[in-house]
Amino acid sequence: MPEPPDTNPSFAAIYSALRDIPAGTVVSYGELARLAGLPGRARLAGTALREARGEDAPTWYRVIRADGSLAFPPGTESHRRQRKLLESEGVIFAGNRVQRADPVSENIVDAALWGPST
DNA sequence: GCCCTGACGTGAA
DNA sequence: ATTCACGCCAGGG
Repeated sequence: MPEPPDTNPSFAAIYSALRDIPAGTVVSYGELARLAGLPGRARLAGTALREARGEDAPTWYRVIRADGSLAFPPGTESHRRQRKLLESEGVIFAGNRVQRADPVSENIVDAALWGPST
């Protein structure tokens, strides 16, 4: 019997942190890793989501790159799927990037938050 | 065990 | 805004 990926404590921590991300909120891989108690291990967060089963990371789509772009290349099926899921939760896109809440900008919705805490 | 790849991030050129 | 070089470390061959 092969063991599931979440037998690794690090992976489990990442999945757990991911479940704490509220709907309509996006975090970067680095943020997710930091929330999981693994600062500097952004890449590990990516690996965890890559290896994740649907049950481990039901909200995988709320994780994006630090620069606001999606990990999947634009035009791919995965990219479109993730974008659609995010937009259905109120996340605003500007081109291929997630638009952050901007104080000086116009009527931007407050649904596009990044890090839950500071 | 060695080597390369990679759902990443940051700083410099 | 874009490209490059590094640092990081788990997986797969």
